[in-house]
Amino acid sequence: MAENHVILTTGLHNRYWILDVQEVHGARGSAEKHLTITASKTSHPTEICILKDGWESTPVSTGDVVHLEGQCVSGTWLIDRESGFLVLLPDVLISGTSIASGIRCMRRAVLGEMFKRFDGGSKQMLNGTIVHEIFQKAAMSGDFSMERLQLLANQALLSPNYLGDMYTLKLTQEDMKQEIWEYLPALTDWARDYLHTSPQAGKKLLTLKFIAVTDFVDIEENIWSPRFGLKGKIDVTAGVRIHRKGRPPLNRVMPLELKTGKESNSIEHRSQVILYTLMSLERRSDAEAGFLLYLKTGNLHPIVGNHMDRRELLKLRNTLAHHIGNSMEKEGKTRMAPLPGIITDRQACKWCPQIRNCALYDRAPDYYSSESQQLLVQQESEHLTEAHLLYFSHWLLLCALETHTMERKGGRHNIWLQSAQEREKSGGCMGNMQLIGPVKNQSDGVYIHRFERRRGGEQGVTGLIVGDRVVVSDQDLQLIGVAAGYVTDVSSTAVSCSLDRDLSKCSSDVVFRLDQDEGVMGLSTHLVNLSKMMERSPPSERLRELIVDFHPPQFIDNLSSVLPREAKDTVANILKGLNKPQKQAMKKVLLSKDYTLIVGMPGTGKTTTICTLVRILHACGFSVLLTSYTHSAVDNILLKLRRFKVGFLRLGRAQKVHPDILAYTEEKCRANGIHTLPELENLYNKELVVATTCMGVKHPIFSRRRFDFCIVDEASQISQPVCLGPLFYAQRFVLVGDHQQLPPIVQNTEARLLGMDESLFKRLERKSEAVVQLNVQYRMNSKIMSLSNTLMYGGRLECGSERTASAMLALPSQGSVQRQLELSLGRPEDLAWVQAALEPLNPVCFLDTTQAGCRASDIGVIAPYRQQLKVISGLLAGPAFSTVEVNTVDKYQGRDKSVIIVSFVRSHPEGNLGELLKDWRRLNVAITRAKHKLLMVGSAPTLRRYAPLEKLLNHLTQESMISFTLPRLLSC
DNA sequence: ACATTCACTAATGGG
Repeated sequence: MAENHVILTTGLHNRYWILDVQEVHGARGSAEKHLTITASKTSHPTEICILKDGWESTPVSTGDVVHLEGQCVSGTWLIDRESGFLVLLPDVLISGTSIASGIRCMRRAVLGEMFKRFDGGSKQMLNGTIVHEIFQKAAMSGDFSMERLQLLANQALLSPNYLGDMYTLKLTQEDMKQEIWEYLPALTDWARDYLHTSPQAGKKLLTLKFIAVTDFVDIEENIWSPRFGLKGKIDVTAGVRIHRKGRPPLNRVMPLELKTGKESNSIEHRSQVILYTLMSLERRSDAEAGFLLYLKTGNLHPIVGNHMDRRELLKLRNTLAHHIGNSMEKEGKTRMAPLPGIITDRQACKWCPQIRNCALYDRAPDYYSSESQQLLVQQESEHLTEAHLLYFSHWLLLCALETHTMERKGGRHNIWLQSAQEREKSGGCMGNMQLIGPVKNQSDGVYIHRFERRRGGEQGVTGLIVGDRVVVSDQDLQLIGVAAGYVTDVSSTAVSCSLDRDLSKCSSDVVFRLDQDEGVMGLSTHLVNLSKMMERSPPSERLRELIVDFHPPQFIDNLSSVLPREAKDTVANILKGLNKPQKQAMKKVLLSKDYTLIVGMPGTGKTTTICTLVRILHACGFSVLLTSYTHSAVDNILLKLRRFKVGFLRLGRAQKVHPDILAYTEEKCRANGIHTLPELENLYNKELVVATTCMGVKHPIFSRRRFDFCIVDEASQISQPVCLGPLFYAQRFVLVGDHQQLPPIVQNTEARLLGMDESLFKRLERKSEAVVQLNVQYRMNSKIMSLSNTLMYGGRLECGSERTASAMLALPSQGSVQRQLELSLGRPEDLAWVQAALEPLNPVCFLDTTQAGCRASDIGVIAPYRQQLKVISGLLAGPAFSTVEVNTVDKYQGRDKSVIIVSFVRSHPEGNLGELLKDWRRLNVAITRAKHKLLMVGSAPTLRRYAPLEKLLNHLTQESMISFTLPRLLSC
């Protein structure tokens, strides 16, 4: 029986489940594979699929999902030399370039899918990208005149993206201009020879046919093909007229692939075109052929892909899909599956961008070694010890496990495997949409569209919110992934979004669906960081010593050598506002040669401390890279920092940045006039302080700039490989966090058990000499603080002042409420929150405090589960409670309120225990958010089954903080 | 047994 997440179907987009694989010998001893397959979850009825003539080598096994092309005659599919295709794991879409790279080295292609490299490329690559753009823009306007091309080239040379690339490659705009200029004549020549709308014109090709391009159907057409398991962007989709001797001319729509490099006409280039003809089948009838256009010479090569070419390329794709889709194997203990072997072609390895990963994989303990003696590959890992390799392989496995779970939950395949209606139920989709009104061309390649729900059909709420990345498709699977972009406005019946292409050409009766794009990034940043850590370079070597080998962090003895004389007074002044542990933290950081860990217990002023630290470092003339995992955490610090005279540059998408910080973003600064490379360099070097998220380290600035210090806030919540990202670019680092609060979220249970939720902060905490604790807090009164002290901090947490310790909730009209309650309830012992006790979800308990004079905005409601929050929010729908914030524990981390009401939800003394409440750290966060009053609601017998809550309840009982003998409600 | 943030991407060419 197929597992739940597997979706099976028949028809054009069929999906079969492999029940059995038999290797048999057919006629004349030739090998065959006979598959027993089914398109039904119940495994009935079954069909047979015979693989022969080379197809039998497809790495297919029981439990795989396949797509079949061809014919099924009385329950039997035949995939042989002449007909039929088998597409293994068809929902793993593989790009045309990936498959082409697999022709020479399959191992490289597999590694390329795992480790997206970011090395900034080369001058030739940048040139290629820019010349492509010039061609494409000229095509869109139908104008290939020299003036037009020069104008487009000049525009491109000023474009922000390319300027960033030039910065990385240390090129000048003049260098680039020269490079590009050389291509322009070939472009005009090509257009003169081939681009004709008149019936007679065209150019004779080697094949003795006249060819003319009559129109440009699409540019950068994006195709996701779940039929063939392919994806790709087609440079140019052209309407072509082929003149034939003695016969009427033939009109076809064909892919045109542009190349700016050598006119190699290589198998890789030709394969790319053949794959594009296959993908095009998702959109239109078979083109059968396409073109390679070499822009260096202007020569056009027709590429015809026959069944054999397509067959061989799809077999290559299947092998690739097999390795990507089965990255791990499980025999008792899970480990990484073997990769394709190492090739013997030294020349190919010499230039391979994956050679380090190739070598790491080969030597990783517990992985399969290729047993190849390839010297070039061996050299790549010589500098690493067993411990380093173990660290790498361990984390690679953890990431693979987690990726597996993430993909199973919400991959892009839901767009074509689930109907819009089904998808809407789980959120993140809006179907039954119609394109309304004109499409506005907002800027270069950004088009504003408005979609409205069609009459009839499902209405209701949408899972989309402003800022979400979305993919646009049609509901009939003709235009899967036709455009992508961001939601700019949303209501229950309409969505506006900025898309990467203009859809106004689509027929007006197309029914669209918008799917939230969870992204295919997976954990690629994690893997790239892990790989970089193994690099043969000084910064990587140093991080390996500190993080993998646990070399003791070093400190200097005396502040005087780091503090510049002229900064002393300023620093002393800044220090004045701090308490003792905070001052110690500052000193420790200044004395550190490697790293410092600042443990910020709840309410101890982490943000203030970081802000002060930055001010001090800035005053000393040190450069600082300020990061955290989330945009909001980064901006929190910046909002404080901007009040002092500390300048900074904020990197990151403006859409995600706090409005008050926008003025400091690169985007804003650039809009104020940056057109030349020197101007950009100046922007990048101007400020001592640069702030971004940990994931933002792909930015060009990091290809060249280095920092004296890197500060990572929320470090205890950041996954280890992500946290590594910014550390490569700084001399020393400071991690700020509290491992007694929430750890990084890991979905895969096995990965979590193997330690994936250990942050770098937690790992390094064992080096106690690097740790400084902020234990003086200004948030909770002493009673509330005592809970957490008992539970997690062993009494180390202290109140910062008598005012904090004794602060109580002020309720101006408490007396009158009390009297009312006495009248209505009669029994004096049932006062105040009795109603709430009987019905935990009843909002009356909030009503009490509101009427008693507490502002709604001072009240926060916390529950561990989203569903619970929806219920509570629903009950609090009235205007009086609109400012009561209802949120999850996770979302409340780092924040506080005067009154906090925690709902523990669960009430089932024998039911299954959820994972969430078992976490000590999540409970610790929940009970340390309140300043003056903490109300907890839950069923004690149920909760006692969770170890952390049992300890909490014991403490509460001891301190007489429980209000009922058969308690439903706990209070302090 | 359900908690969440980040992310523009597939292709750019060189032996």
